[in-house]
Amino acid sequence: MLGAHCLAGNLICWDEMDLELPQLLRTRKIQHEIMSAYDDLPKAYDASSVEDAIYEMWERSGAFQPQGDGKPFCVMMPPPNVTGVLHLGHAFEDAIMDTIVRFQRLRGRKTLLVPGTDHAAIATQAKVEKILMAEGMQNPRKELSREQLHEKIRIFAETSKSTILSQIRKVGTSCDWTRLAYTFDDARSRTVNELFIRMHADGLIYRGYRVVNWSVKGQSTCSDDEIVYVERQSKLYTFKYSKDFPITIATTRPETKLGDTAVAVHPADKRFSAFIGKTFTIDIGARKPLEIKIIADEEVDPSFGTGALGVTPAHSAVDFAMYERQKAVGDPIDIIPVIGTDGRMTEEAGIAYVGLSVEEAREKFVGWLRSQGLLEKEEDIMQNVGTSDRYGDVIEAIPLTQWWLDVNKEIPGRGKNLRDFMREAVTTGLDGDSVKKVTITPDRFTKLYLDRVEHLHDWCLSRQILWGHRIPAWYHETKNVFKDDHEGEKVLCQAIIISIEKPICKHCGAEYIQDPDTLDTWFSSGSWPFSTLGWPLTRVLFVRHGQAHSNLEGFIDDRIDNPKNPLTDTGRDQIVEVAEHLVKEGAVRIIASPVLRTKQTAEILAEKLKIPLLFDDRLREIGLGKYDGGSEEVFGVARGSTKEWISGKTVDTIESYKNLKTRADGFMDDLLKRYAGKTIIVVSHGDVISTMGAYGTDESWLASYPKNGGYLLRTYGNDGRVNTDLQTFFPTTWMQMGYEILYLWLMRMILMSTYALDDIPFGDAYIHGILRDKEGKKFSKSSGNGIDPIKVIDQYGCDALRVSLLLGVSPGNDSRYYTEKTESGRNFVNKLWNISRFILSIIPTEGAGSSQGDLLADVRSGIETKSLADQWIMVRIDVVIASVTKKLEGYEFSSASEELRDFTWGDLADWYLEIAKIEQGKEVILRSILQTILKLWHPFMPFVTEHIWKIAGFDGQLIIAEWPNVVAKSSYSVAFGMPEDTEDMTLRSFDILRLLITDLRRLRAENGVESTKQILFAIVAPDDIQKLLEENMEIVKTLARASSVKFVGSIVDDWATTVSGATTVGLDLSGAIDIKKEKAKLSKEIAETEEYIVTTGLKMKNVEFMTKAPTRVKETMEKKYGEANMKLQALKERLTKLE
RNA sequence: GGACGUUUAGCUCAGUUGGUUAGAGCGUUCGGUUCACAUCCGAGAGGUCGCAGGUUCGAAUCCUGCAACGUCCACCA
Repeated sequence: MLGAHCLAGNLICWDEMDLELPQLLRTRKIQHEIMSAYDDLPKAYDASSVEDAIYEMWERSGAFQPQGDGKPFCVMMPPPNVTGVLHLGHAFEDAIMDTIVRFQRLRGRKTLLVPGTDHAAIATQAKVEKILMAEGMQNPRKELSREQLHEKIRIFAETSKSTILSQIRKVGTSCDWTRLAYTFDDARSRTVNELFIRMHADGLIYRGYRVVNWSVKGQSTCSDDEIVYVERQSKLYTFKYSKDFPITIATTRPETKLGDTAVAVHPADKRFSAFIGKTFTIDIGARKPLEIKIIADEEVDPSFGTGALGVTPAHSAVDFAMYERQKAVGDPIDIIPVIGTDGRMTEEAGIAYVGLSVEEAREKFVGWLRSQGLLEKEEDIMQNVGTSDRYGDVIEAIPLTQWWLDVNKEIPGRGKNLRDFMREAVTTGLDGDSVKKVTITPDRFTKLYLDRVEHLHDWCLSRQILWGHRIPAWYHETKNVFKDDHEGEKVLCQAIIISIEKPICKHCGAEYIQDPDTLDTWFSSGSWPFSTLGWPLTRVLFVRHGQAHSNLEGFIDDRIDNPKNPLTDTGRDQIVEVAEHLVKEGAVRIIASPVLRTKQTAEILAEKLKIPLLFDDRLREIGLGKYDGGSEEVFGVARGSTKEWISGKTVDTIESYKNLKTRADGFMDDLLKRYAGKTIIVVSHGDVISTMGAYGTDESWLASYPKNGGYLLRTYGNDGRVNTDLQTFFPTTWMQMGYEILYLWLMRMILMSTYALDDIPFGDAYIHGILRDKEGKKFSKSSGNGIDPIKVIDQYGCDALRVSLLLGVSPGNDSRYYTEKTESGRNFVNKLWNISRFILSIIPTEGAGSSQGDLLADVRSGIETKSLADQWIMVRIDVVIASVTKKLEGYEFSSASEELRDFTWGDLADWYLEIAKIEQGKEVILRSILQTILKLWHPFMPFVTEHIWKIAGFDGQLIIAEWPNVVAKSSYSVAFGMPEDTEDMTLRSFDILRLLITDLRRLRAENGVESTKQILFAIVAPDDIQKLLEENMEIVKTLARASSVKFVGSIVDDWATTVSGATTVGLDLSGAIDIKKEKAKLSKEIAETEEYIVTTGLKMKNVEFMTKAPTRVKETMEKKYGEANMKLQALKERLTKLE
């Protein structure tokens, strides 16, 4: 198998985990031999040749599944809509999410990232209809049956889904595929139905006739959040209904005036007070003359327009509210719909208007007003018009009967309404419990969220599209029928029943028809944080019957009514006792095997617990065949061991395991479907319970076998499997989303979770900005600026894309994407590759395969470090570990990766590795550094790091390695037995060295000395610095390319110089120096330094500064001040010498 | 009409309790066939942190006002 995955050049063998030990050892040996030839590693890292294999390895090894006993860290992937393929915005989200998740996994948290997709109801249906229409259909909803159209959409969605899922893999997202979810699968349906039923039972969901947002094009309602407001030029018409009507009104929608039933004025407006309460009959062409009542309403703004408002309850949400207020005070006005769902005028609008579009009707009506001399004014105004976000047409206000969620109604038993929950969740914490608080990052969105909560209206849940969760409501005509057994007494059939299954009318033969509408897509996305974890949980208590005579006497019995085999007295006592335990479980039903002993058991329970009892044949005792009535012992021998029986070896006339399992599973399927979210008691026999108990899990569960009168509790999730996820992972830890869906999604998730589970959906909500193109435009199909993330990955590699997306972003702010960023990311990935290549060429290859554990810890605890550079890099890496850890904990991706890059490229590659070419014996340190930076980089660049990890021969998989320990600042010096401030001293000393080398390099660059030429430097330095330089002379000479460096008292006049601190460096140009230029340079530097000294000196003399500034600031300033003074002195000395 | 965001080097952006002489990437200039890397190495240039006030020993950072750009919200018919 080696060859199959041994990818040319990028040596790696993934198949180890499948190999037996001898094979493994052999493979390792070959692998090791190949890897010894590090020179063969290609100069450039080739991402495309390894990424897929690495992902496959991770997935197959189970690394994506939660592991260990760490504190759970759970993230739900925001499910992409199955309306198409992933775009860069998704890749951006995945990068953020996966970085966090990988970091936490390395830190040892029990980490779970659940992948999933969203059926995106209206968006998907709109998309498919558009495609069908492009293919020539006029009206897909008419030309296809409901089933046919549904199937077309389903196929589209499935195709899109599978593309999306493969893309999620491509971007390296480390999610647990065994928990894959879809907002429209069976499990999520159970969640949705359960929520709907509970909310309805609590009176929060109601059916009401109200003005809704209606898209004519989409032929469906939509919620307030699905409206996009567009500013448009329109006309404000001022007119009177008739010559003798006393009040002039203004409107932008004259055609709706055909449905006016009132004129509203402000109660305090004296101009109109005389008319309030009066009714005028006018004829403006509607089907019937209109009865216009003058009403007073606080909402009317007396200063706007004419100060009077024509009220059209049917076609304006504001007016509808007035209509309701009038009704509430017992002074009702009429409601007349004049626009239909087809966007055309109704019969109520009158013979002249019926069938016209609103635009046509408007023109006609305005024409009529004009001809009658009723139109007083016509002015242009700018107006916000609501349009459908999916269909793009203007949203009409139309009164319809729909399903609503009441956000203001007090929830029974909770003392609060949904808005209270939503508010508390982000402020005090739910019910004042600060643990149940959602922290929104950045914080400013909390304010926006709260503002929105205050303005929240009831949520219209029903949609007239077919792609979505069907509303679990059933209707049939209400009619009076004669009751069967009470001659002459009439009963009313129930018109509406909320139920998942089709109900049967108790009174008549008429069928119930399910509501054709579907639920708003956000109803299912709102429950995502817990629908993915299995809610609602169904608890099943499997009770084994009490002791029967057969148990006592040792015979077996599968007959239903064997009079010789009732419960014994002991058996009855057992059940009475178990009933006492079960009473607190809150079971709603008992389902039992009809066999006498279980029947009796169940009857005792039903009586004690006062809950209904049903029987189900599938719970009957295992079929005993010819052994029925015989001895238990004989049967046992005939059946053989449980294992044999399960494997199907048992023959004879005994019921097979397969058969038993089929009926047990069938029973459980039905139970979980019908009683989702409830607690049910199932009374049956030993083997049957054992088989059912294994439902939704593996067969090892078959071992569970309660004694007579004993019971077994199993908790099942919405997917019908034994569930512990909800308890372990809810509330989830972290959630992210773009700010554009803050209202749509965040609010609804909080609403649903607080309602259903009395808890927050997640602790942290991280809000990110929108990814834009180079010009700052949103990526969209219509502007044709879309970039396929997969193409980018193919070209540059996934790691390159990920870092380029994360660098330079900050929470809540938009960021721009352009390929140069990814190029730069690719360059860095390659840099890391080459750093590794270099280190691997130095460290002894024999040790590569046997690297054990945390190498950094080894170095920390006891290596004899020799050089300044060694000490410096170890101090630096500790600082970087601490800082990167802290930043990632605070979700500062950009800053963390920037710091890491600076360390890796700057400190490590440019300095330490260059020094490693000069100084010897760095194998141990280099290996530990390589291991550490691979860990630190892994969250950002998972593939290349894992790949190098393997090549370097580090233990196991990097993805589940251990994050480097953050050590206290002094631990390093302690390890070396040095004074506490060793770190600072080390950093400072190395900085001096580094600065000097840079000075030397600059000096030669400025003076045009070829970089290859070995030259002579002279240095004037204080003793301590001279000592430092002498100790590191090889480094100075090599890195500055000096043939020799000598220490002198002063520099020869005609040498070029540069001054830093107290040190002056001279370069022998053999008299070829421009004295004038040199003097000018010195003067300029003197001026700058003097200015600094003056301002800083003033600051330091300032009493207030000295008393108020923190010591840290003062110390730094004093140090700098001293250095500047030394520098100034050296500069002046040099200048005097030249003069 | 409200609210929020942005304004820092030529471009794209970091800059988390106010504290060294403000940073990065890209671009740009100069010099490099250094045996890990030209997807590279070395050295530079480039900013009065949108404007005007204020608070403070000290402001890119806090406050006030203004401007430009952007986004969201609102039932002004």
